[in-house]
Amino acid sequence: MYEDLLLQAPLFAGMDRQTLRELLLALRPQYRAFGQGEALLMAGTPMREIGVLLEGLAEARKITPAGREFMVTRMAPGGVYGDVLFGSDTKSPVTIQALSACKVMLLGYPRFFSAPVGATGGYTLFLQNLLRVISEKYFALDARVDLLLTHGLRRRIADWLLMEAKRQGSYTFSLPFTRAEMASYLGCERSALSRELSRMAAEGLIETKRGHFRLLAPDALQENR
Amino acid sequence: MYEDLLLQAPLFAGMDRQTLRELLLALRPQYRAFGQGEALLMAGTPMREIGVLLEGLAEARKITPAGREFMVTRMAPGGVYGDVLFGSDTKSPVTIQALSACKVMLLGYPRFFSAPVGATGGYTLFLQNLLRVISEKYFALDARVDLLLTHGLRRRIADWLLMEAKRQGSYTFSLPFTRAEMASYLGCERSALSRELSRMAAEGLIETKRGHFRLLAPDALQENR
DNA sequence: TTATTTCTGTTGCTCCGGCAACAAAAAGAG
DNA sequence: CTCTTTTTGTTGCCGGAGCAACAGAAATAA
Repeated sequence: MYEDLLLQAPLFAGMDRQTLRELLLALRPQYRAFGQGEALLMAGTPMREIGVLLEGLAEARKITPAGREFMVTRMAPGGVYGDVLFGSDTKSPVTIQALSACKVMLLGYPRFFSAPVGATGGYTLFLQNLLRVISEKYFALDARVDLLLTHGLRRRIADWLLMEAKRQGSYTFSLPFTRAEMASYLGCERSALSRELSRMAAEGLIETKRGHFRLLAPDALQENR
Repeated sequence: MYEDLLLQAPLFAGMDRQTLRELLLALRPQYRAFGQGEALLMAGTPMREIGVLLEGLAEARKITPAGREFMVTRMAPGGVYGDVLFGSDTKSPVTIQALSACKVMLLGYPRFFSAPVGATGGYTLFLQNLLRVISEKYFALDARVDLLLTHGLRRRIADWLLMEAKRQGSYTFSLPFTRAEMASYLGCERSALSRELSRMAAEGLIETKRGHFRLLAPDALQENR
């Protein structure tokens, strides 16, 4: 079960059904269910396996040493967690909480590195995919650092909007976040974000309503840097 | 050659000499030399291999879309680069430049995932180490994001100093960076950093001279949050 | 529907920190 | 050694953005 989902998931991308089956046989996954609000992974816990979300929505949240709590990522079925963690003995800096009832597949750490004899093809692809997944998370963080280093709220917001437009392949796009969440991602004050977005709208650079954005003058936004 | 160095390097940690030899035989590394100032890796280039620095010092630099250039990491022999990159088809966001004449070992991408038959023990350990190296880079970035999200220059600096003290295991420590580089890491103005450090020194919280720091009242620094 | 809660926009006050400019100190070159 | 370059500390100015408070809009619950 869940084969169709997994074949689409980044960890198993590029596999055919037969390969996936063999691989899963070799990896011997465990399955677990979590009720709404339960923690798939608690901050401060080490992780000895990789989790793949099969059903439900989950959210990674982080509490800074200063005590502020904010959201890191949201995960839909197919999403992977614990991947960065499991290689090191680091404890998780985030708590992952089920926004709705969740089912997950856990791939135990020890089996990862002992190349299973029967499933070498899928195993190779799996490792490649794993590396790719981790890389993507790394570059996502890296892009965020770039944003945070960008001085001037105007430019920061502009860069961010342009990035999102590029990522979604359209100057009209939506984001599943509240203003407060956007602000915390951008490292600014919610009111400041609203203020600046309003200004940009007033100048005819963008249109925005809640999570919906339309970039009217992308070139002008570029210039602002 | 370089066996002693490699046995200490994070990628080959935990191996015995014999295992390392077998592994290297299987991975068929290439060796290259770079003169001072040459680029080991140009920004915008994809990477199809992992590089291990054998001799010399190198520095990773990044140019933000806004045009500002700043340092990302410095590497000593044993350091690894291209590791995050090689899994994805992403192009490098950084340029790595030889600060002095360098020699590197390049481990070609294709050989990574075809588990060599003769060297399975070392191969397993190698993959684990690779994951660990990547994880560490990820968490380093993550910690930096935390810093950048910390509002109030005072707290940001305090957190940073405490992190460094912890990392180096002493309240007296040194950093091989100029004030300008520290400032760009912290995402603030050099003058602002100097100003704040001066204040903290005046209040008896720290002593500092150039790259040397001594935290006199770590608990007070903690409180400042 | 109505009631309640969350989300969003707005605005004034205040001040932190960016910017610029300069002098002293240290490092490096010749 | 002297001369030059880089690094550092310092200080004044002022603008951007944090903070707080409130009202209207939208979503959710009952």
